[in-house]
Amino acid sequence: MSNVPEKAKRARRGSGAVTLHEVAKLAGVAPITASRAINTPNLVSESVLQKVRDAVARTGYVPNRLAGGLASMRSKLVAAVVPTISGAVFLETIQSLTETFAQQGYQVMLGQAGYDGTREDALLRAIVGRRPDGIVLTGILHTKEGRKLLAASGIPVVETWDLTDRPIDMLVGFSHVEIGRAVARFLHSKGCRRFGVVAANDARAQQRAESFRVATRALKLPAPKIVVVPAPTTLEYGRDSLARLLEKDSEVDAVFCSSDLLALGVVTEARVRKIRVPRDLAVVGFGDLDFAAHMEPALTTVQINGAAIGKLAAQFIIDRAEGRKIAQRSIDIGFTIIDRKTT
Amino acid sequence: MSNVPEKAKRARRGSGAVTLHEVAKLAGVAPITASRAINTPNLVSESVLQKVRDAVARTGYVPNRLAGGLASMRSKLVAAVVPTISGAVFLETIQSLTETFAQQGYQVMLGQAGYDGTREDALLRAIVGRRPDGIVLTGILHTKEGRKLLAASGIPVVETWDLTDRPIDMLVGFSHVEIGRAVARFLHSKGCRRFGVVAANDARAQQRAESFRVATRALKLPAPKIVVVPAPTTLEYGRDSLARLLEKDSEVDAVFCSSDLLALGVVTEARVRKIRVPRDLAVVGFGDLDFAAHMEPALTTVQINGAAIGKLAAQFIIDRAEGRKIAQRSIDIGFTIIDRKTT
DNA sequence: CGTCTATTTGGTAGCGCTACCATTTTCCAT
DNA sequence: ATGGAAAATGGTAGCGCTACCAAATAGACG
Repeated sequence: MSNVPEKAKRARRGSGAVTLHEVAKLAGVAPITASRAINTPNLVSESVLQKVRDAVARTGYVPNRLAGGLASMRSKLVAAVVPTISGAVFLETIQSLTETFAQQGYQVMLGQAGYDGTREDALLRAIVGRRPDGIVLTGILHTKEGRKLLAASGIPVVETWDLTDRPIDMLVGFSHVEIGRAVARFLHSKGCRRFGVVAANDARAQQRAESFRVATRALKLPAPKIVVVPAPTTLEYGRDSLARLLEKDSEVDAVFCSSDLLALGVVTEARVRKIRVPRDLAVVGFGDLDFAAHMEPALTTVQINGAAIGKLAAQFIIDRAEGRKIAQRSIDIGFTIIDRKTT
Repeated sequence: MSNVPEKAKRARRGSGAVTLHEVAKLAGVAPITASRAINTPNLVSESVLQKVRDAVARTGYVPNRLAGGLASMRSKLVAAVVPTISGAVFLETIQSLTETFAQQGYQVMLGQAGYDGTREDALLRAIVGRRPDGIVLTGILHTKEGRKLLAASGIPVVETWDLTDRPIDMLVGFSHVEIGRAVARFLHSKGCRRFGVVAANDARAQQRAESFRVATRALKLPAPKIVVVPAPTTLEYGRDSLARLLEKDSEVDAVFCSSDLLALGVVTEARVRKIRVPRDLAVVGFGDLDFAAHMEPALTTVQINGAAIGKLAAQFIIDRAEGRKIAQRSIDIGFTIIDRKTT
């Protein structure tokens, strides 16, 4: 008897997880029909829908989105990049970003680039390799290399928390220069004349500080004393900074801090030193984090609508993914100085 | 002349991105060799390595990890689930988790489940669908449904921030019951007798509060007054809570708060009310966030090594992914009461 | 110089899913 | 009935990569 050598069944790879094929077989339909029942149920008859849903429930099928993404070119994954999540300012943005995306079935992948940018390129490569449907950059200074990578990838990108003339793609931000100027004028209007600045050494905080300095000159005031601290900021840095500021100028009468946490530190240190806030020293923060309004005294600060940034950024990317036209690819959401009790 | 109908080239789908094939062609090697040059360079000759590296650089090739993951069954993606990133306690864990994974080439996908657990199942399905190499659950109460889903998926799971008798898979946590008891004894040893508790309505905070209550009874003290606030906690809730606590018992002499932020609020409110801390009122926080040591007065609190949790959890998953044996699948990292100036 | 082993390279066949097209069925209007 | 459009279903061929095996080449040794 001639023995036709059957092609030996090679050891299957497979993950062992339930696949669409098995669901389809159980439901008695073709795989592609099962796929439709799951992804575009209104293209499928009621009876098939029932059968497939039933089969899904019985098998505990969870679609493999790696495979789906590969086939459809849409991963339903979005990457968000922050310097670090420890810097509480971005949390609100991330939060609303995540929520807005989740509602549309997108998952957010969070990357931390660090403030120094050394990990940035590696992170971006890892992200681009996952072929996300969009990338949200939050308060990031990009290297040339990184910009090129993103531009070449063709993935929709939204930059946030800053304004620039030539965004990579889309933009939701506000002007740090405007803020520096506005705070200087605000403090001047309150009668303060000898300014101090406590700023983290990240690019945007430095931009606000510099603009603040320029504005004081325009107001014919002495140059502000500036103390720079590492990012991310802490309460401790705030306390130290007031000490250092007082060494430079013991009669400083107003301090502009690059974060609310620094401001809390400054206020705390002032209290310990029996410096009355605001009578002897006015303090302005940045971020309007949730504790700002409830500190004692309540903190005057620059409010940024972080949630709005997240929502708009998400909307940009979703619109692009759904193939909708973007009318305006750059949004300035502005800021508000909230005048509380420390000024 | 007979015209053999050539199979019409159907419209290609493709993303337009550079593929491994193109890199291989440019380098003059087979695709699989190019793959090896990139992923396992020590299996490839120096000359081939050079050529492929060159081709990668010239084309700007970024490997498609969806495809790679599908083929290799290893996505190099890890999911982390937190109730919400606004609750600052988990940040340190997430941070160290992300870093540890990043060093090994893994990317972290962050999911927010919310404190109420309604989104939890949907989130878990979205996560499992991406076939991550591991899932880290941080401070999460899982539904039965969710547990089943995770168990069935076969994906390594690490639960953190809590101890349980029957973990889904692996565990890195500490005992909330122990903490409640330890804090009660600690305050007792400081001479405090009339206790108050301010606890967020999340399961673990409630556990600490309950255990605290039980411990006071064992110490023959009056039952503590308990105020419950919504999670995540804020400074504002802390201030309100002290007010509510004083209504219940104007002579309360110690408060155990379920977060440092609440404690800061309590301390702030006490100051406003001219209640001296610690003389009139002792305050204990939880978390030892970075501001705790630098508040005025410095906060006595329960320190949890969040970074260690993240690192160990990551190590668990990496070990599992690399096929190493896990000696011990459950780790209690303990806690420390840091005795500062509020007690 | 041939044999044997180690190293390097290549071919094939999927991973699990969906785009695209083709076919079948349903349901009207005529 | 009957043609024709719409709705529902199916088949095929990849998406871009890697596991697995096979083949070729280089090195080792008597």
